[in-house]
Amino acid sequence: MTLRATQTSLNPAQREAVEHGQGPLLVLAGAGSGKTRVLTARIARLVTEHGVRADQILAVTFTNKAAREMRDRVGRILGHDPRGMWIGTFHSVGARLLRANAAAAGRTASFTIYDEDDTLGLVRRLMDRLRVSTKAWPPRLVAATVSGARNALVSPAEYERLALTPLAKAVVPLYHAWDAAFAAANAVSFDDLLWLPVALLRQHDDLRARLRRQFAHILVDEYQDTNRAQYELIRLLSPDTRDVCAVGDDDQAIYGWRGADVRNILDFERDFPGARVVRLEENYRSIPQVLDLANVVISENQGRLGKTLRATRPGGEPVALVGAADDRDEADAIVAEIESRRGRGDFRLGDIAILYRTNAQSRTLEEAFRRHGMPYRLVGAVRFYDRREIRDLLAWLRLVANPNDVEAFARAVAAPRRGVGEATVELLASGARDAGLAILDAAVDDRILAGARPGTRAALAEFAALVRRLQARAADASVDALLSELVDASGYARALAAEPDGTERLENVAEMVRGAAEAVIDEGGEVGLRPLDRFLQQASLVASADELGPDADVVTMMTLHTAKGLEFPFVVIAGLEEGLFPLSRSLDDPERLEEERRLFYVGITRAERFLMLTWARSRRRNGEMVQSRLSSFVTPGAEAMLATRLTARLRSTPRYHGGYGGARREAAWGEFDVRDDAPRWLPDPRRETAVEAEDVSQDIPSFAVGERVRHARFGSGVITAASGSERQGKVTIEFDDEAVGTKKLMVAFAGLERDFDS
DNA sequence: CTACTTTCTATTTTT
DNA sequence: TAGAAAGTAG
Repeated sequence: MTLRATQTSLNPAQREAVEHGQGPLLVLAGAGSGKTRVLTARIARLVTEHGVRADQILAVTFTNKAAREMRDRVGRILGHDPRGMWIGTFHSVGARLLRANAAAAGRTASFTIYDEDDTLGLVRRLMDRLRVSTKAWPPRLVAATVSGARNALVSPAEYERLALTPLAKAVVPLYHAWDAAFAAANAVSFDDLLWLPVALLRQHDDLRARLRRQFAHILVDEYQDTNRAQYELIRLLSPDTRDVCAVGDDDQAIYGWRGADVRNILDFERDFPGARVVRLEENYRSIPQVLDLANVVISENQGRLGKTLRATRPGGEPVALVGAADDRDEADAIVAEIESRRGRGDFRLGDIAILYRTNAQSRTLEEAFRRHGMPYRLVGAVRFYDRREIRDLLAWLRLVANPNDVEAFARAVAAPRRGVGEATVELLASGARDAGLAILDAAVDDRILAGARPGTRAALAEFAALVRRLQARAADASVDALLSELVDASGYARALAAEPDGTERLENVAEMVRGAAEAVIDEGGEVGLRPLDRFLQQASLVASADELGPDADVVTMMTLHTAKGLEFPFVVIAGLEEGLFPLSRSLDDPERLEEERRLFYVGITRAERFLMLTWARSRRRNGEMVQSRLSSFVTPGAEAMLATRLTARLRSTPRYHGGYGGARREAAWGEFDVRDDAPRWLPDPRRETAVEAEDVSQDIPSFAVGERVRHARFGSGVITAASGSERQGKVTIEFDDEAVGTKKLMVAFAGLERDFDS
């Protein structure tokens, strides 16, 4: 990071924010305007000039990385570690509140945190038990629906009242059974780390009053990305003095799809009357060429608080826009650019980041980097904790910590395989539920095991005995010792070693043991917890951005979302194609399109000295070549600011001899009207499939809205909507069978027939 | 019950 | 295309 003038002095707006006395304060901080500096300076000032105790300060962020950075910087200003200060993510703060008040939430302090997969497993079991068809309603969809309700603070009872769609109606009984199922497993979902503390604070006046008194000063980072539950948590905790400092940027709100509500920041002044609003518009990060583009791009959005970034850096190079023939060509062009600039000594590899909309794009880039022998690191694609072997061992540890954890049991008992499968787990889970036992106890309960085969019983007995033994060790042993023992005693290491790529996996296991040894040292300020509980919590709440270690000198690749809050001297944003960025699914919804545009804005403003945008004329997507046009985000106004060029391969494509502009002027194609009053969305990018030459279109009938069709599995129904081109079209069908409901299908694959009978 | 094969379907972002 | 789910054989 470069040393800036702001490191030594504050500009007037920053000073105003830092020195603002008690009472609500909203800091609208444009990208690169020094908001972290303001936050940390304000915290330090509370301590040094107002004599505030560390534990009276609560500072909330979204990522562990941001929290860590805040803690470090506050510590640096104070000259010592801010011990006792509550600096953490929303979820870790929620977890901490919940652990301290677990009994009130029907849990023990050792409750486990279910990730998406675990939650999905629980949903499947619940659907199975309540006879809700997983065919008609994919568990993923059900889980996402409940998650949405939780984040919006909608209770099961309220949800039932609001349930109108067939999906919502199917979800109602599941949502009603939700909390009991989680409580029985002594587990909480991710969303519940916010929902349950909110519920506790609402119900228990004494607890709320106590915490309000304790947290005399609250600071919230990235306020624009808070959802209802997070907002409510802050509101419930805010002290009577209303000393809440929210920092955010409505132009960088990019988590609406996860329930974040920009209105939280837009309405701050209403929620906290008398709030002072400070705007930080001076940008210390980027050259004017980059900021000009950012301003032009974001000005397309409606409904902003309105802010213009002002450059403080001297001018540099114009932003580059490179058109390529296909994704491989694009990757090669990026590598070539990096090579030439590094050769000139402009940048080190560690200065460079490549950002993209979807994780899938990283593959082509990786291949190109490997081909050219250029080192890189991927952030967030496959998280360490997502690896199979790591998840297996975490399941073991979780079961040791929490014998009620059904999902952990199911996973651990099958790692390594010991002849206990899904059917047996199901037997134990329901038996445990009926008898009010922990699933680990059910595994050795004669009544529950009545129907099980002797071999299964023996395997279960051995398994349960081992877990119990580890449980006894967990009271005093360190997590790494516990891990080593279980890897050995369970036979997991032996089983892994026998696998094809076992060596690498064993290496990961070793790394996990090392990590556990270090994690134990790292105390998060929580008292009364076993090292094991602390380790598990830490492992459950890591996010991809957290993996960003100190810079090795390699190129960094990540999604635009994970890049939020970061900065790099040289940034490449790849895949600027209509349908990819913005993603085609946001094209027919103005709000989502604006969110995509904000994401672009976030990406642009990551760049310090050089920004390069790239797009590819055709790209492999999900196994087929897709033809694309330049993204509509590059408006003519924006384009005028760019230094545009084409790769040699694109130039040599006959169709594009007309030069760069040819790409834009290409006719819109593939549009087909569903019906006359249908909204006119932008045309989908045309797809060229390998079979195109053989004119497959004859075999794919086209359908119109209102037509009746028949599907082999789902039966008959009516088409209620259609989209996309003929060959790649999708239709929404409302099936007659209530249990099937409404589905969106690809015409080409669905094998639909016209239904003449009815 | 597991391991293998076939089929399907989803292709966005993640605390 | 790939990854998961469902189906099948042993």
